[in-house]
Amino acid sequence: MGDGFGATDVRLPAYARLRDTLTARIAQGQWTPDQPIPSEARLARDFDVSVGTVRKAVDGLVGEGLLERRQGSGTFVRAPSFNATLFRFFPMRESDGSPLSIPSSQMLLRAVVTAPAEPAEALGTDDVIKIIRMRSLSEHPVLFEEIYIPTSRFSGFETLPDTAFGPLLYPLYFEHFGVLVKRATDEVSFATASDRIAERLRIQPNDPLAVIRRTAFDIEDKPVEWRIASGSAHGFRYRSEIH
Amino acid sequence: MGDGFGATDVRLPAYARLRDTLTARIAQGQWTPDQPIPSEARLARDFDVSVGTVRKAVDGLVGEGLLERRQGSGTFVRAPSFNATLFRFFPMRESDGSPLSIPSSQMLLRAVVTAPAEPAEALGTDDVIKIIRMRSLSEHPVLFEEIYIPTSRFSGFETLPDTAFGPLLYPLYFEHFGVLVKRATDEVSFATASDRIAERLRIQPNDPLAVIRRTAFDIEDKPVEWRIASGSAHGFRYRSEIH
DNA sequence: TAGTGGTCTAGACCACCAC
DNA sequence: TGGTGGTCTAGACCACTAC
Repeated sequence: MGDGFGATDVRLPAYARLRDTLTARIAQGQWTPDQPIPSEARLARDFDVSVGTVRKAVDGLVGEGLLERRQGSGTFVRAPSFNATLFRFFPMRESDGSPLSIPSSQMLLRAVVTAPAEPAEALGTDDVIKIIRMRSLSEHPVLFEEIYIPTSRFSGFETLPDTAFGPLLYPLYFEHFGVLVKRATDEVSFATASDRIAERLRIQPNDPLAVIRRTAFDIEDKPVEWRIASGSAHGFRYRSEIH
Repeated sequence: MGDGFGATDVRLPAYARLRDTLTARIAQGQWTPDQPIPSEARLARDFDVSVGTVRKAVDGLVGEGLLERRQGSGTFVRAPSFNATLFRFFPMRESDGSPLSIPSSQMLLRAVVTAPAEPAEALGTDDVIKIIRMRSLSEHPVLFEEIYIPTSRFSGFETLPDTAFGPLLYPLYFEHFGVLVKRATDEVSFATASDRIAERLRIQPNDPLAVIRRTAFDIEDKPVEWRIASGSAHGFRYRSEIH
């Protein structure tokens, strides 16, 4: 104790402990994206390490996308950048080439339930909140989503006022529950539409369906959300980068 | 000139120039994965920079996956790690749970052609070699592939002896043409099988088809391959990581 | 034990940005 | 102009690996 790092593993190198400490502060919302975090020289003094060590810690967080350097201005917390990832699934323009309007979300259900097998396994608990959403582009329904989040991390989610919800959930997870989604794994597969989903998507039963299962993880790599999204296979397209 | 860096932009920082020089040597196959590259201290002497600068250059290449550090042993060129990425598309086990045998490839065509619109646009040229392959698991055909590579990078590919080909193309690209695939973008969509493809895949015409379009890039981020792969949508599953 | 990468320091000067 | 990050140096000591 008394080393300024807080509850980090003393066996770790100084830069790793500082990185974890900074991560915790970012996750707690201690710094906001519009203000620079303390300068490297300041952090070096505060934590009693050299500037080089601060740089190495900050480098790691910049690499993870949590921080952003602006030469001459300072280092800033990056606003969660998951904004554009959900509608990667579908064409961004109409068939006539005109750009689509902004996607919208309609929440159909929020309830505390016992999770089915798949989300329970992914999340490591069956004590969850279930969310059902319809997502639309230009008034046209394109995605039907079932989302499961652990009550342990999202206590009170089901009673949030409707006005708290925008089109995206991840910013809300962060602002209301301090849960920062850092990475996710997607699995794309093929199925045919059930009567219930066909009706929601305004397609025919047994029409071809694209299905995306996603597990999302927080900055500590703990699973915080499992979702399954279905949309018509026609016009569906999923982009991904391989390194 | 005379600074030991070769033809790198003198306006770049020293670590970036060193990184580019090392990249070129790796791409030329000057170092092999079984031998360590020169030590950091040695590189610092050779290029007349400090060890810290060498570390920053090497850090970048380790981050890109081109190099690998082994404490106490040295820093090594990483063997291209695309080996496992191609058959991510399909289940790795039979429906009874038993693991599948090793995937195999059958080359059906190699020819110099004028590229169709899609590959021509992706590659920036219509002067290409076309390859058609069938890929199978346990004697069962699962993927039909059309591949286009620019003749400018793969001169003589169409006349390579059949014995030069293993199940994977990327190692061959590297060994015979010095082309190292570093990243790729995939696009997954769904379609229905044409008569020709249905016959190859032993499914019915108009059966649902999963289609993956891939553009692969080398270490200098130039497109070096475009391919379109089709397989039955049933049992198809595509995994991807989002960061 | 010698050599390697891993960590860390305490400076230096430069380029950029806001005031 | 002052403060920020960007680059770079020349060391130090430690942990690990191979011989």
